Amino acid sequence: MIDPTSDRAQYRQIADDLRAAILSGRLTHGDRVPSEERLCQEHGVSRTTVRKAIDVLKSEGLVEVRAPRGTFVRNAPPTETVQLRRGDRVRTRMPIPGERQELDMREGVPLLIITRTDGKEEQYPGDRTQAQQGPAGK
Amino acid sequence: MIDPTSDRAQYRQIADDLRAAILSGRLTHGDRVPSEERLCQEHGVSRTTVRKAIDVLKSEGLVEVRAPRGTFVRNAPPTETVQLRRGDRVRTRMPIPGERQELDMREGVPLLIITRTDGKEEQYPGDRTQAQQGPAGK
DNA sequence: TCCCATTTGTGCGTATGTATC
DNA sequence: GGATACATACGCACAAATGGG
Repeated sequence: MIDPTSDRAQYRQIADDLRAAILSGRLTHGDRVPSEERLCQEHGVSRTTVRKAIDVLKSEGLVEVRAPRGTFVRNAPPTETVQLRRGDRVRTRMPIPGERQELDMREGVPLLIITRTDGKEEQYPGDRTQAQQGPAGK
Repeated sequence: MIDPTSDRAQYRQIADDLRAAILSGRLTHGDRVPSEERLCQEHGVSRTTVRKAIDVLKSEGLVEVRAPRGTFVRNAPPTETVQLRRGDRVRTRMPIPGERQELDMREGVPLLIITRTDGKEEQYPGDRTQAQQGPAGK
């Protein structure tokens, strides 16, 4: 139950609840989050408040909203591995909309950026990709 | 000027404008973005709409809101470099609020996560940190 | 094809709180 | 204390897409 008198904003409390459900495994990858209308009733708040809570989870990459189907849990580790070579640099930042579309990324997913020693840059979706310096040996 | 009849939502158009100003260098790191009230007047929209636009830029890590001082441009490359060793893996994801606070990160900034070959994980703020496999030679 | 219910997207207005200057 | 500016939260309305009958 959320507490309207708490210092913590109601939408943050709702986000906390849902996040805990996801991280604990009570809600898993692909599960549907209750509809906004449903969450309004459950928590006794306005739709504005519920939507802010969902926004929080979106920006954390924990849910994907597929309008008007619903909101679904997104929680899976990277599956692809990109090889690093000596001197390559790796950094991260959020994509701008153009980059998001280009790489078919959802909201709340950061870019993994590799700068090769020749200066060329490669960008990967952070939810599907990890980088690794060739496993000992090579 | 934004177009209310466009397919692109007004708040997205406003976000596009501000983003373009930032990426072009017309607004640079530390600059103050016009106040919400000001943006309402400039674009002839409600505060709700302006705030959604700012939310977009926040989630892209392009601005930092310091209430109630104003909204400021945040646009600087990583300054710290963490050394990678053979076999280390690098990935990224958005932090949850606890992690954000722990590492003193702003909204819209992803985590840079390094998994060492012994399984230990290290987390760094993505806006200040890059990883590099020892520059050729080592 | 069409209608309808559901669900999310966008946008308006309003009100109040709180921190900064 | 007052002015400014962002934060939170309410309500309402309509649009658009989806899925089912």
